[in-house]
Amino acid sequence: MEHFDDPRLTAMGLLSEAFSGVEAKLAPALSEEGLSVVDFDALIRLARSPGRRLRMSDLAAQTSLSTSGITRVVDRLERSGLVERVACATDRRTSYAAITGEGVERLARVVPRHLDDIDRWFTGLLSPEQLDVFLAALRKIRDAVRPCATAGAAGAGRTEHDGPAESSGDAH
Amino acid sequence: MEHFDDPRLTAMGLLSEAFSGVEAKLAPALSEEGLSVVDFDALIRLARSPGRRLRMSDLAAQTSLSTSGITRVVDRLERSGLVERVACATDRRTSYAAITGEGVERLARVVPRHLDDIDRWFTGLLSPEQLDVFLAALRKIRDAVRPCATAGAAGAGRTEHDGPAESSGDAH
DNA sequence: CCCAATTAGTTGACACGGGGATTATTTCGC
DNA sequence: GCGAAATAATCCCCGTGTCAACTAATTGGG
Repeated sequence: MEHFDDPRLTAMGLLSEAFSGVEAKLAPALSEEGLSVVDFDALIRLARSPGRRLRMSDLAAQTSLSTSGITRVVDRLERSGLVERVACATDRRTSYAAITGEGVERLARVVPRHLDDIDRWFTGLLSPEQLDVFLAALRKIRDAVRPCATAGAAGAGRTEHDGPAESSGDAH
Repeated sequence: MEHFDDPRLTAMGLLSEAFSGVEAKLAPALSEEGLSVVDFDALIRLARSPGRRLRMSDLAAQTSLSTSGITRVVDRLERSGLVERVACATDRRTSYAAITGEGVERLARVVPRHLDDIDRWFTGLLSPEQLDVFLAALRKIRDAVRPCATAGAAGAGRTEHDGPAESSGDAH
């Protein structure tokens, strides 16, 4: 008599299980290089940003952490020497988080295995056509649900295309 | 010159952003009824389980929390009167978490709005065909990545079909 | 039978992240 | 220009979840 088995619940459960499951598969490889999933996410977003740096708030928006959360993440990464804070010349309130050379090296060391893992546990499981539809769907959802996850990626000259900075946000 | 913009990274970023974004959209409605996302997940899995109860470890496996994590969740839910611990007659080590009448009522009060939200921010954004492919892909990934998220759902008489208990796990 | 190994659940210490208050700086209305 | 409002980042407090250690109960090999 209860309606606790609605297909929408099933869909949501599937999404949640798939995501957290994949993430759990990816974590160990990162962890071996001393990075958490969050660390990696922050680092790679910095590495792909113009000037290899982002304002704290923009990094927060991109990683969907709170600004206080990102303060702590950058604290840790700075302590490890992978990131440094850089003062902004024109606005003394803001500081940039900039990935260091060491940070880039660390990324370079982790990425190959990480890509491999993503392929093994996610993209490689789907046929190319299936993957296309899947990603289009994700993009549709992402755009609906995170209108402003793009902070800091834009700036002069950014055009409307699916370029390198895609996952850190399309211009909108 | 750096390869930090691989399509696999993009795909993973998309998955992560979409999921966490959707979850963020769902949380407020649950929160209004005093439930966190985790609380809701635990309650609904109990509600759909045979006898409306699960062993602590099985609930942990289904929710992908650690057993110690589930201890605390059930502590909270029990304090709120939505769940109760029931001793197992045949094995004095195990205890069941059983959803109470009050718990079911609470669920019933939240679910309609919750389903609405899922539809608004997820399933409703996709065309029926797109949704089909999307869910099939999720299922494929989920099965690869969480071979044993099924604990407690099986038992005698469960057949291989996409029935009500789907998201809490297929027999495998 | 009985002791070692396994299994279920809880507990303590800790790391992590969110929310709100706080400080410093900038912007804007007037 | 100046004071009020907005914005950037940080800090404190707290809830949440993990890992490791622990307790209790069960199972299995000799």
